[in-house]
Amino acid sequence: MSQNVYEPHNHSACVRHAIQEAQALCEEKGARLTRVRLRVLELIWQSHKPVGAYELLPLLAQEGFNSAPPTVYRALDFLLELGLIHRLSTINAYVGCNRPHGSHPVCFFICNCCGRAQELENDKLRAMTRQVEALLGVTVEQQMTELSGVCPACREHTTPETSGEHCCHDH
Amino acid sequence: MSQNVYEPHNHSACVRHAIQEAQALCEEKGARLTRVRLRVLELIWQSHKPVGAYELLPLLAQEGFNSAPPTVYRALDFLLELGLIHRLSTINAYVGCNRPHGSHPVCFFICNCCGRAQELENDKLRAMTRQVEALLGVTVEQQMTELSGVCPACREHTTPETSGEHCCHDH
DNA sequence: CGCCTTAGGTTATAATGTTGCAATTCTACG
DNA sequence: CGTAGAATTGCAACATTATAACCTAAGGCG
Repeated sequence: MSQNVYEPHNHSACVRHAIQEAQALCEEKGARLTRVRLRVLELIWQSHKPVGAYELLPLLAQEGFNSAPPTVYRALDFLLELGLIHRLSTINAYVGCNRPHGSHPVCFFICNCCGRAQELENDKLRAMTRQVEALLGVTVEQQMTELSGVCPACREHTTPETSGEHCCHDH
Repeated sequence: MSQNVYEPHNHSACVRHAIQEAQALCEEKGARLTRVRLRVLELIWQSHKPVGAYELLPLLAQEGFNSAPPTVYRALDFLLELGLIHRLSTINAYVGCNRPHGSHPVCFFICNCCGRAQELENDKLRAMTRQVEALLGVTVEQQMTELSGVCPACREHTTPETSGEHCCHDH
């Protein structure tokens, strides 16, 4: 884990780092990080809260980009393919990847309260994959684990009287 | 793992067992396993290949049931709530649960070729959850792991010349 | 029965994701 | 340069998945 999104941190450094990594990766792979693609990546990185494809449309429109679904989905597909973002299928939303180097088993914790998602590197996950492969005789090509619950920040801010309400951070 | 869906097995015994378990569970919880709900459960259990909500509509219609989306989704919600089925969010499909006793961490392997899904009990999964909770200080409430790749049956039936094609089992 | 709760019928609509094709832009190569 | 081919984008329509709202029917229970 390179950082903990539930703790205060210098978020603009997060974004800057992500963009630099993306540019380097594209350079390396000869992929074109066009204006729309870059902007979509930036928008996704604006917070650690995964963002839906249709939330991006009006944001792009504001900036004069074409704003029909295919535009966004094509950008998302490009970024997914390079591993610059991940898709969280339990919530149909997209979030930046903080270690975009090749395909890797993906594990996220998603806070049901603030919505922020933390990507995790987990050795148990790899062990599990190997165990499944051995047990079933299968070949695993893709894998995604999505945990959800309450993050420390939300548990702290959720006093008994506000229990059940949303505490809407958006960092 | 109570069985391996990729190996030949007595599938009608699978179904019979699932239905009996469902009836017992509903009895125990005072839940009403109505005709639509029972039929949806049976249809889902007809194969180990997860089925989409909209695939169920025409099947129900054939049998004289009302066949509008809410009918199916209400039945699915009921079955999900009792843990009689699981939703595989990476493929938007529903599949029977072979151990419907309370909420449990869910882990599936889905074959990209034949589509059949195998539910797995995995101790590494529980270890991972505990590790994540300790590492982030979070409380995990739900979790889903979806692996995908090629099952042994499909690898075997996929000779070099048919490579890349589908091998469409539907057991 | 008569009341209440739960389940189901019906219509419409929301949310998410694709297809197909034309127009444009970029890149490589002569 | 300049042009051919590939990649990207614009655009319109459509497909798939899921939910809302409101009403009717059925079952449980005094």
